Amino acid sequence: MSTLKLATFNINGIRSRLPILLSWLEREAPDIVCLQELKARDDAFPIAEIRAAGYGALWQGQTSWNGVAILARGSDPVESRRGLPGDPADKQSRYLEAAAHGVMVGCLYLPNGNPQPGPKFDYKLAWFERLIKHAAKLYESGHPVVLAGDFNVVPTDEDIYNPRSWRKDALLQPESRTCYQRLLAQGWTDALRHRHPDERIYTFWDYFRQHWPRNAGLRIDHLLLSADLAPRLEDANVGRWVRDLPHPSDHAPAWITLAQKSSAPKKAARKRARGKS
DNA sequence: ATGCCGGTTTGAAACCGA
Repeated sequence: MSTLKLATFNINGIRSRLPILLSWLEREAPDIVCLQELKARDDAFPIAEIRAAGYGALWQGQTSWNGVAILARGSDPVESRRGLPGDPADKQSRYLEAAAHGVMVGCLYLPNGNPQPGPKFDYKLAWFERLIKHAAKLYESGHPVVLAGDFNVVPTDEDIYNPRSWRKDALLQPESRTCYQRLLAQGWTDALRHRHPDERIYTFWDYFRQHWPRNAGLRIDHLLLSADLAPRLEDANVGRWVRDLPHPSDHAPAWITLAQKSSAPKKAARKRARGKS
């Protein structure tokens, strides 16, 4: 394995989206997958089908809404955290963390926050504060970490087809964007934006108003890399073909590839080879 | 440009997402 492929996908219902999930896994074969919006209880997670596709999995389900999962190709992810710290009363399934293929992965589904203002927006900002606090610890740990998921934040006006009709939306509020920038200021690299600094990249297209055929999208699914991983970033993009399948999610998977960490013996061998020539 | 679509729920209308 020369590269490690990581992806995040808001599937909008894992049961009704199972055929699409399996097609995508078969064609793209990502090594690590973060899923959001399972919309299924723990006992309804299709673990048999996912195992049959060659993946181990961890999941945190919930009736009707939310729900996150981490999949690892050919291995079982090792759980390190279930739920964000900071609010024991918060029962929503929005954060799962695990180690797989030598990387620590935080899979998150940040609250949408609409309507705004209101209690839902307050919850979004409070959740974001908890994430910022926890992310700081992860970043400072020095481990190779990826924070991946549906952040429900359009970082800048370059990340939306046209901000005009979304100005009052929770995804574009200055408070939401400031939180995202504060997170990045810890040192994280926004992989898709880093790889494509001047391109319009979207990960979500509304089901109606012909948003997909018009490519009227939003970039709200992000993969953030720790200092250890950022130099290993090789490529990043969006699996737009998945949005074109019958009965798609309103999101498409966003993915990155990372160079495998070169081992010390190999490096020493190359040095020896250079010395001899 | 207002959930207009789509998923889910103790089984139809209502709530939710972005």
